Amino acid sequence: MDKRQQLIHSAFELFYRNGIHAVGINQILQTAGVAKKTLYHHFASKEELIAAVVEYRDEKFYSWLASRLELVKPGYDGLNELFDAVDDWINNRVDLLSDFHGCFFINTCAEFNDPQQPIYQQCQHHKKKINSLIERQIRALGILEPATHHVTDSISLLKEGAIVMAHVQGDLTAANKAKDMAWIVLAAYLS
Amino acid sequence: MDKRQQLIHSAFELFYRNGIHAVGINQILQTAGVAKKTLYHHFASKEELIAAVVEYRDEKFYSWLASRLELVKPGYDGLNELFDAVDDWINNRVDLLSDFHGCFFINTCAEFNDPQQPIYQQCQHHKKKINSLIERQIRALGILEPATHHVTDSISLLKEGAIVMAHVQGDLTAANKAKDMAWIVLAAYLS
DNA sequence: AGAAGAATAGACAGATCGGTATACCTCTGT
DNA sequence: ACAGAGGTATACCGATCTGTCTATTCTTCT
Repeated sequence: MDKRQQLIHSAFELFYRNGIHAVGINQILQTAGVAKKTLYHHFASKEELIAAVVEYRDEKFYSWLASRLELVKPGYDGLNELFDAVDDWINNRVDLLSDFHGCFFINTCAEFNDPQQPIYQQCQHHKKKINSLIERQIRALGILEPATHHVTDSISLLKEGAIVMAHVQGDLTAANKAKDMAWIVLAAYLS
Repeated sequence: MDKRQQLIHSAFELFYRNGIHAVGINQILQTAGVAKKTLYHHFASKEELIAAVVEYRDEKFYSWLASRLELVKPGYDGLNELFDAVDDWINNRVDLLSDFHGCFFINTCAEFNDPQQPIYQQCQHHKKKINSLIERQIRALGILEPATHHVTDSISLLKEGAIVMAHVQGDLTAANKAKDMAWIVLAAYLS
């Protein structure tokens, strides 16, 4: 078991549940069962650890969603799978992603509330990657090319809305509502 | 000028821009131009100040939105106004609300990531109040009663999605996209 | 006039923060 | 066999955190 990975994993769990600024380094060390010297052997600063944690979550979440979408045909099936996946996540049916506490990237942007900051930009980059997964589904539907980006953003908006509704307002059916709306909206574009 | 209000105002501006945990009391005192003793005369702790700041923003935001909705007829006009208001907010055309840095309540839930916490519940309560404004519009549309709550949640989801898209992904047209989707979805319920 | 309340500046306490330093241990590769 | 990398535990540093305390001034009410 790699100590570096252990630190990232423990840090993520604590950050995700309590927020980044509310978690101190000593707490991470205690949880991970790792000495302070070891942390600073792998990372130059807390900031670097945070960056590594964001990257870790990016890879984990993206590869999870991508692999789920690969199980079905792009387009109709893919979009259903997208919202089903979010529904599973919200309702804690995905062990891999830890207990649902909202979107880690939205949460992190809320704490590092400045688009100039590298960590904020990492979060934006993650969202762009997720958007590209959605865009692939939209293209497969045969939507007119000039509308592709607009429709992709609209589906992304529904997905983000579902996550926030589930997190802040506790609506565990939000992903289903978003899915229903997605098909109503898409029908208008496909007619 | 009331010192208590001055503290709340300065604290809000700092919290909204930098996150709550990232802002120290001394920073608030310096910005507000107030002595430490005065702060602890009005508030028992930082926690109490935070609660007062959330309440302050709740009142300010709610009354702003409510008053905008009162200018138009409930129903069709009201829903258009809702998304126009969010669009104005996102694009910094509302001086009253300070520079857009996402939804303060979503951001705060991200930092106090536990539904048991009073501050988290204050944020949930704010969202319920906003939902009631939306529900009034939905009822005026003449939607079948059993669907009212479901449709209200759906519109709320679109609104939250727009805010997050604007904040995290920098899509300043998100509110317009949400408005378009709202009418497509509502048309399906009204037919 | 004089008491009370609200404000000031700033020293101070105790805890915790991120980060460094010291001294020692345990593997592993050549 | 032994050098070096990676690890442990822990003391320590200076800074900063929330919150308390002292001593003094300003304002306001009766």
